[in-house]
Amino acid sequence: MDFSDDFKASDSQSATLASTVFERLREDILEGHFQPGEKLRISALEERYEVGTSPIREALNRLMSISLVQQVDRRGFRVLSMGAKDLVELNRTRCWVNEIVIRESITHGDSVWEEAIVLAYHRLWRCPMLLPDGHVNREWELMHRRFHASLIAACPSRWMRDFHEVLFDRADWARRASARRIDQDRSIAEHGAIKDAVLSRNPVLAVHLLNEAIGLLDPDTLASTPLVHQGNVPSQPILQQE
Amino acid sequence: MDFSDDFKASDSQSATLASTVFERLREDILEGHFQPGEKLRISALEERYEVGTSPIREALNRLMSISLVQQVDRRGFRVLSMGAKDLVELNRTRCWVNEIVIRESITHGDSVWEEAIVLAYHRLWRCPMLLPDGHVNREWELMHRRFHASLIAACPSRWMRDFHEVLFDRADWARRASARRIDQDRSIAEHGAIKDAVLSRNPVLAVHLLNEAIGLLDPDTLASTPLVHQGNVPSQPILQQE
DNA sequence: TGGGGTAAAAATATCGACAATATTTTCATT
DNA sequence: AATGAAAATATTGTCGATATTTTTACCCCA
Repeated sequence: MDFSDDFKASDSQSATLASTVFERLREDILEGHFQPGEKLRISALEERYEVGTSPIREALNRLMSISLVQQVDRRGFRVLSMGAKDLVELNRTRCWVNEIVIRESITHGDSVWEEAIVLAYHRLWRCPMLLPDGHVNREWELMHRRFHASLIAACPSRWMRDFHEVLFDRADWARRASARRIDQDRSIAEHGAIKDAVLSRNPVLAVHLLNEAIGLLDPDTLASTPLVHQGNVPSQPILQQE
Repeated sequence: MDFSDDFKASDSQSATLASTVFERLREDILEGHFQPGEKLRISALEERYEVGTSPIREALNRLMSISLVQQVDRRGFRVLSMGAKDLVELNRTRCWVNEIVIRESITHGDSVWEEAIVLAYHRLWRCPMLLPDGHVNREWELMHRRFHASLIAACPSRWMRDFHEVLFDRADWARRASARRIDQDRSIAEHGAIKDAVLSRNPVLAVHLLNEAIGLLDPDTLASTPLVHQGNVPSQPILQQE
């Protein structure tokens, strides 16, 4: 699963019902239509998406791949819940993955990659974060996703890119669930700084800014969760110390 | 998905057919009964596992979670194939994940964790790697899995532990597919050294030994794939350099 | 009032059949 | 003989019904 699957759903020709439901259900969960921990009754979903049991079950099984739903045998499916501790672990994990994936991307990125970042940033910058009615702009969230995807697109490890995507989506969902709002101007500034750091091939600064955006450096969590690798990773990691 | 699910399958009471087929199919793929890239025909699987369409499809969908099978809409399921490039990426990824997960585990591990490692190592050490008939001992592979799981058990990030497990299984599968055999004595020595490094809380040595075991340091691959983070990660990763 | 067990209701898991779609084979044409 | 269209075959994807299990509701009795 990579970011390009934003388009898969629109291929109404070749897409199966299961794939369509998978996409819609994922959107709905990420959008907050279902509460964390909420039970997902098959019959209710059949009605909502107007398909039979098979596509629903198939979609639910696939959603387990990206850890959005949980299943217990003979006890059905639930939206994954998330406590405060889970959130801390998620953030710490994101920091590690970010670090690796950004470093790799910066190392391997070529000029095509750079241009894609510039473009993705422009689109994000141009897009208003809030709609006139005060709701979060769905389009902005897509552009946000795409921008972050563009940053790490040059990381050669598909494993890591996919993992990063799953974590990103999950964190976005958690933020939305907590109804935390972001300041538009500050967001633009932050993303611009990240873009510049990456384009100037400064992994240290880029990672720092990303982690800051993640919220790990917020005063509350900072005390309990030390920075990634801080003081632990030597320059020559193999057999030089101790 | 964590390592404890070795037991799930035996709960014949509460286990569904889908879960049972999932376990068996996973075993069969990892064991090499199906070739990489091989097409998995639903009807053939129905016959093999003596169940209907639904549990088979459900199991296949779940296997996508752990990247063992691939699906294309209306074109069915295939066992994931793996080229040489994929293998290199897998190994590099494993190194990164190992580093994080081992460091975390060593940092957070208590005496219960230590004792579990000692026990797991003893069981691995006691178990013959090859059966009298020359085939690889299924039991040994389980103990091997368990030993490596015990090393990282104290890593508090479930995300990372699960990811590590997926990568571990995949690498094991690749090794088996390439029909590469391991020398028993050398294996014992290597695992003993890893155990000692972890128990003496020496992350640098432990990571080095693990990466060596992964094969990243083999002469062939070493040339093309630099060591993890080598020279890239400063001791103070945030804002100190550049 | 409250606890335990039983029956009814609801929900999940599975099956077998059918429809939609890919793949292969056949066959005519150049 | 090679190419391409069209029928034949095989396979996937979906549905509606059924069996099995869990959950809920209820009643009886202490």
